[in-house]
Amino acid sequence: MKISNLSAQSGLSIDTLRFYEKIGLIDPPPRDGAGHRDYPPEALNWIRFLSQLNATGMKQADRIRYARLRAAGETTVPQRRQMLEEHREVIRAQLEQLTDVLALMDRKVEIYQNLEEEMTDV
Amino acid sequence: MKISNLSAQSGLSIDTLRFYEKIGLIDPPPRDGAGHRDYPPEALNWIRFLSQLNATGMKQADRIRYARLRAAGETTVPQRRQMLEEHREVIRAQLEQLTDVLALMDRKVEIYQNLEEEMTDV
DNA sequence: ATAGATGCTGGAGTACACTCCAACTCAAGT
DNA sequence: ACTTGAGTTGGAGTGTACTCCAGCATCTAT
Repeated sequence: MKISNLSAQSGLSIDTLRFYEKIGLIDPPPRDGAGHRDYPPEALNWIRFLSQLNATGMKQADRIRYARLRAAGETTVPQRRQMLEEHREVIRAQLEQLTDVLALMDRKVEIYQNLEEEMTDV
Repeated sequence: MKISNLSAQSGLSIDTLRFYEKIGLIDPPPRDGAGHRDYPPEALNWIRFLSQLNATGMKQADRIRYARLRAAGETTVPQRRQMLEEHREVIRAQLEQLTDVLALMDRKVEIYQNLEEEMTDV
């Protein structure tokens, strides 16, 4: 899989893919005859998982740490599990806050709707 | 209310409070005899609301826009309502993604637990 | 009246996560 | 042979949101 294809599939820009490789988030893929990156299909799953960690607020440094543990093999499974458990709690906290703020938005929108009705003499 | 107090109550640093004033997120408060900021109690509510918008991913530029609309008085209620409705959709999308990733974390943690049990011959 | 705490300003610096660029190589089509 | 399009490198630049600092003023307690 070429970098343009992986970019399209993953939603990350080509520059970001090379950047992720540089900082150790993605394994350097094999190269084809022209020296171009030729990603194995599994790369996509990993990149999607990274994007999910990113979207849920895991920091680059922690994702790099996770990637290194993963690259180190199955002896790091306990550490990886711990990272995921910790991140799970972060996500739970975010869910709670988002739920609260969503309810607040609902209340505010309603208040504004009532105000608008008064202003237009409905 | 002095800036150190507001900082403690709001969770924002003193520098951040002054920065928010500089970029137009917070109204410049009156000053006491020494030229120190003396915030009205309502400032805290507004700052907490700003923090909630921030925590749910609203950009600085949009928060500034909202703050300006708010400062412009009740004629801007419709625009403010629209902003909140749009942000509400952003929050809903985030909630969905967080829920998905939380489920993924649960699955992964479980997989790792099973792996660990196998490795330790439980 | 002196020390320490708290606050002030303007401006520089930082952290994070990309994003862009110049200058180049390579393969394929006409 | 030559253009086109995709890919390469190393390094510089960007946007967002703070965060820190020097140098100074003022209040409070001893």
